[in-house]
Amino acid sequence: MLKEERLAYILHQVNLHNKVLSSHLSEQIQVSEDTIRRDLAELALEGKIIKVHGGALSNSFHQGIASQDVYAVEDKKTIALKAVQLIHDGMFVLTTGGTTIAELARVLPRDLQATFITVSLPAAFEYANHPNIEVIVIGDKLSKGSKITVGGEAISKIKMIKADLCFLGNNAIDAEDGLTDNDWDVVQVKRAMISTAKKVVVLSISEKIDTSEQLKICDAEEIDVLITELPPDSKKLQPYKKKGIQIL
Amino acid sequence: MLKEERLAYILHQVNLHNKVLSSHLSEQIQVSEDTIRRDLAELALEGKIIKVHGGALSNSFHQGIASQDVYAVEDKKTIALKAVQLIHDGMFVLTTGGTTIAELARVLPRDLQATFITVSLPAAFEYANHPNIEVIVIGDKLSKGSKITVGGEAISKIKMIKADLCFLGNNAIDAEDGLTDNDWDVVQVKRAMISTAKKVVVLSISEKIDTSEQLKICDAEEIDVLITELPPDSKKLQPYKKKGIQIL
DNA sequence: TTGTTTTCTGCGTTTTTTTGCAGAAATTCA
DNA sequence: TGAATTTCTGCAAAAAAACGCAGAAAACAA
Repeated sequence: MLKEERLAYILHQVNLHNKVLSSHLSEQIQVSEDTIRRDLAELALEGKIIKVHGGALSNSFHQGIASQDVYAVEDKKTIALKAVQLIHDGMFVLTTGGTTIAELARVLPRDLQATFITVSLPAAFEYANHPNIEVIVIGDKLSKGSKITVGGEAISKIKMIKADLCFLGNNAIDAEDGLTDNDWDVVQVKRAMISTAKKVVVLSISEKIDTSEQLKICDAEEIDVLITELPPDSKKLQPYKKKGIQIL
Repeated sequence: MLKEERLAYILHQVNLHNKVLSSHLSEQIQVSEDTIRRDLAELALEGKIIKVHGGALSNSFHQGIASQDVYAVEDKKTIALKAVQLIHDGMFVLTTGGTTIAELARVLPRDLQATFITVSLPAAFEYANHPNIEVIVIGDKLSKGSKITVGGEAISKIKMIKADLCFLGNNAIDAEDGLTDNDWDVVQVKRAMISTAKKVVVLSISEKIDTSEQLKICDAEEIDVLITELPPDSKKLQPYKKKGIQIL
């Protein structure tokens, strides 16, 4: 059995049973416990499982305890303030989830009258704090990690909406590889949003610029606006400007 | 049982019952009291519980939550614990929102495998903490006060589901007037849920027994089970028993 | 292909963690 | 006060993890 096979099998077992014992896996896969331990350590490093003495637990086990510190809040606020300028009264706005989007929700002007449509429960909460904003939640199966709804039902609902704007958060973006992500369901949702929105806006902290993930969402050309915390004339952003993307 | 599992179990027990005895836990988990003590000490060090002679107490006990109505929370926990008994593996469960429902979500056993369908965003969050529970969010316009989705889209989605159970929280209930509420949209959603569920369960603190609101949801006869914090043979509940409602 | 480099895996040894136990000390309660 | 219960302390055994190493396997380059 190849290493990658083994890793996939272990991850599957963890997600299936919420816990695994090193000793048990070692017997099942017929490799030494040392190897299992190294595998578990690797998966834990990638954040896919939680390694504990004697085995490992599923991530969802103590999710509540997971560090909630929002990374790079200041940068995200900078991004959010730029993004807000694109939203005008009467617009229909589609948004994904993620902390950057949550930040956007917080800095919306109080007198803005618009309709926000989202698959993200945390974002919906934030939008609900604004008296003049109408919030539409897209329903479907709830993805526990990201707290967004995913699935065919959600996608067909999204496609029925003609949105003026679409804000995509939490991305890996690269001029050549385009927009990418690492969660199958999330990719489907984002694709649906892009296909139905008049203007696609990507919010990304500079750290994620020029990075790629496994799953492709769309080409760089399909993005209309890219917002980072960097100044628009920053050198790092020029490849994207060349692709015809507006930089804010 | 892994140590981390044990810690999670203990923490769950503490939050559930607000107190635990070392001796009791030792017997339940089948480890020595010494081990329990060390576990409790560890959890206390992390600030998750309060260690006392003979066992431990919940954090929320000592942290002086004067603003919150601790009394009602206790009642709601009592109700939730009764309600949990109705849920079995493989069931499809519809729920509304409200604090009693949220409490129900918190006391669900970790190994329960069921599908919860809800219009309530806070409830969805709580369900999402349970690894074995599938959460379906019903989408539509978000009602800002109650953080539940309402509207025709939501209602037609609800009606497409054949649920085994339906839990209704936050009610005014009266033997003659039946179940009533004061929010038009919420009433529509509850009606839809009642019409599609095999068994309708009303969760209500005794304070709301024998009270009525302006808008009627359904007659008392349509309710299958009524759960309050009172003992089932309480005098206050007899009129409902006469209507054919099972009292828990 | 062949040779080189890198990665992977298992094994023996050492170190750490976990757990239960016994006896002393502390706490509780009547 | 005094008896029962609980906690603390050190200790020992068992289990798991970490470490270094060497051979095997895989990837890479010429």
